[in-house]
Amino acid sequence: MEKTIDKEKLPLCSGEYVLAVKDTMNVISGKWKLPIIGSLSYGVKRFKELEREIQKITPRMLSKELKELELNSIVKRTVHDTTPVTVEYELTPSGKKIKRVLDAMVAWGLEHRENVMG
Amino acid sequence: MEKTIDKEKLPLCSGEYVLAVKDTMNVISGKWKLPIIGSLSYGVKRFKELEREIQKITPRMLSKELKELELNSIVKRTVHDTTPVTVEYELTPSGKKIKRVLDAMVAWGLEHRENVMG
DNA sequence: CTGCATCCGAGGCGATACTG
DNA sequence: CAGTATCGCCTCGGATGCAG
Repeated sequence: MEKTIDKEKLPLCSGEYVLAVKDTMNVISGKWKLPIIGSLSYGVKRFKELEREIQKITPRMLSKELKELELNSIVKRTVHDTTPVTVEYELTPSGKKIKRVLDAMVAWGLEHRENVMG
Repeated sequence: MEKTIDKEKLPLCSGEYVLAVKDTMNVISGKWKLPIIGSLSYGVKRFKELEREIQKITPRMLSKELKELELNSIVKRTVHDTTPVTVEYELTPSGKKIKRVLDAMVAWGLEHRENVMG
């Protein structure tokens, strides 16, 4: 929690709310977080599967983003002691619930596009 | 609409939804968009008022962000022909409705924090 | 007051090659 | 398979100064 985003107060309302928004932004901002969450929303995936499904992502970025998502308790990583090792990634309960935020974003985005474009 | 965010497909679902999410992300991402929207959610404001209320923002960034928000039909800019000129900014109807997205973010953020911290 | 022009550093992200 | 290491670009955002 709290990484690049600073701690200045947004003049929105009470500090708790501002923190909550920042937490959420932290989880969904960046180029690859949402694609990864989206892919994992379909079920457990291995590293290579994610790399294949999320077009154009490099192992470096996939690794980095998964690590951050794990730190923030959005993704759970499981190592299976096979040969060679296999690693599975899945959304935590919290990770799954973020879909509600995405739904709100879709709803607003569609409505806004209609308002603007006519 | 559509600026720095590229047009790759997220493997979330249909293309419309993905576009809608990108539109929304475009409006709320960056360091100052949310603070500005938050401040304007309390009513019409002038440039200098915004600069005072949003701590640490520079005129350069305020100007830049307001311009983008205006381009995306989130903010309406009104010039009053006084001396010296005064300029007022306010949220468009669409801009006001984005509060629903923020609400979803607050709800998830609080719940997530509770889950994680215990 | 309301901005725009310029310069600059930090960090996000991509490309490529390599390891256990 | 599941990552790591290194390099380098490029955009975001801060600082400062100037203009209408």
